[in-house]
Amino acid sequence: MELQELNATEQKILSAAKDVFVEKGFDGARMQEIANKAGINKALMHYYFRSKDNLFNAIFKEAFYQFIPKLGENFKSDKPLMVKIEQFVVDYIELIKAKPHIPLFVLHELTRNQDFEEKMLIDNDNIPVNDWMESVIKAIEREEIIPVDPKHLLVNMVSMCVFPFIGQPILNVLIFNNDRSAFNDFVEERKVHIVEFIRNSITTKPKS
Amino acid sequence: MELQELNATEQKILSAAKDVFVEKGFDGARMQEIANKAGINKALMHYYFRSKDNLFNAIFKEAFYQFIPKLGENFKSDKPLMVKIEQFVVDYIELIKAKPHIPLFVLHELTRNQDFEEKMLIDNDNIPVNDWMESVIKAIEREEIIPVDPKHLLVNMVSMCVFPFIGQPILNVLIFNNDRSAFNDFVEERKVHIVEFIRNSITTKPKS
DNA sequence: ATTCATTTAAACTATTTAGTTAGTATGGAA
DNA sequence: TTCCATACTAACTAAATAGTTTAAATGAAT
Repeated sequence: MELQELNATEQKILSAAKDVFVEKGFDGARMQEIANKAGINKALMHYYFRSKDNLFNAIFKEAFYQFIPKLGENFKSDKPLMVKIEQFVVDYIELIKAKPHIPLFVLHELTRNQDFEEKMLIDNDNIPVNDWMESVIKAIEREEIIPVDPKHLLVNMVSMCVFPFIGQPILNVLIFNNDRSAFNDFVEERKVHIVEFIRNSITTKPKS
Repeated sequence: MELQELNATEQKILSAAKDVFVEKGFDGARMQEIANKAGINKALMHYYFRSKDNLFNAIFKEAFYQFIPKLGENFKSDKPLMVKIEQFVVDYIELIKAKPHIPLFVLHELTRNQDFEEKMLIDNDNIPVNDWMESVIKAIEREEIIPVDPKHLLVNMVSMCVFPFIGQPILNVLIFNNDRSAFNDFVEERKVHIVEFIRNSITTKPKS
C-alpha cells in the first residue's frame, strides 16, 4: 500500500471496510455490505482491492498501528516516571474513547490469525518497550518509586486502561445497570483514578 | 437444555463445538469441522441440536457462566478485604489459565451480538457485585484500607488478571520475544504481584 | 476527436455452507 | 419373530457469498 495515492473512492471503500470489519470481524463481514456502505458497486472494490484478504490487510494494519506505536511516544522522554505515567494514561484512554471497538477487534483477529508476526513486523523501534524498562529502573535508582518489575507495571497500566472498553458489555450490565452515561463517567474518572492508584502503589513518599 | 440427560454422543458434539466455536468464533466456525472433530456425521448434529444457533447457545452459556459467577463466590465471605482479594486473584488466574481463550471468545461474541441481555439473564444473585461494594465500604470504615471507589477497585483487579490473557499475542511479541514459557512464568508471578500492587496502593499501613 | 482510466450495472460462476431427506443399522420390548 | 424407537449415515438441496466478466457510460488528458 502506497501512502498518499488514495483517491476519494479508495477512501470511501477503506472507511466503509473499516466500519464493517471492526463491527463484524473478518468472518462476519460481507463484501456486499462494505460496497453498500461505501455507496459503490461491488465490482469496483475488486478493481481497487483484489480480494477480501487484501482489503482486510489494508484496514487492519491501519487499525493496529493506530494503537500500538502511540503507546511508546512518551516512553523516550526524560520526565519523572509518574509524569510519564499520567500522560500515558490520559492520552491512551482518550485514544481508545475515540475508537472504542478497535482493541477487541485487533485482539480477536490476532488470535484468529496466528501468523500475524510476518504481517505486522513489529520492530522494537516502533514500540520502545526497552525505553520504558529503563525509565522504570532509573526511577527506582533515583528512589522516586519503590522497586517494582517494569514489565508488570507496564501490563498493569495498560490493562487498567484498555480492559474496561473490551469488557464494556459485561460492565454495563453488572455494574452500571445499562446506564450508558454512567459508563462514560466511569471512564472519565479512570483517567485520575488509575494514576492515583499506581502512584499510591509505587511512589516512595507516602500519600499526604 | 435439560441438565443431565446428555449421552456420550451429545457430550462429544458439545465438546467439539466448544473447541471450534472458541477457536474460530461463531462466524468462523463450520458445522462440518465440529462434526469431524466429534467423529460423527453432520446430520447427527442436527438430530441432537437443530441449528448452528442452538448449538452455539448451548456452549456459550456454559462458557459464560464458567467465568462470571465464580467471580463472586468469595465476595460474600466476611474475611478481611485483602484476604478476599488475594483469594480472588489466585483463583481467577488459575481459572483463566485452564481455559485461556474463553474470555476473549465471550467478549467478542457479546460485542457481536448486542441482544445478549435477554439470552444471558444476569441477575444480581449470580454476580454479587453489591456484596463486593459492601465489603470494600466496610474495610474502609474499619480503616483496613484508605478510601477508594469500590467499582474502580473491582475493575482494576479484574483487568489486571484477565487482560494479559486477552492480549497475549501482543505481549508475546512486545515483551517476551515469543518465549512461551516466559509468558507462563509471568502469569505465575502475577498471582503475587497483583496482590502486592493492590495492597501497596490501598492498605492504610505503609509497607514495612 | 480520440484515448485511457474510472465507474456502473447486471448477469454469471464456482464454492462453501447450513440444513434436509430418505433410508439403514441396532437393540430392546411385544 | 415382529415392531418400533433411537442412533446414525450418505447423498442431496437451497441459499449465500467471493469473485468474474462483459459491456457500456463518463470525463479528463493528449
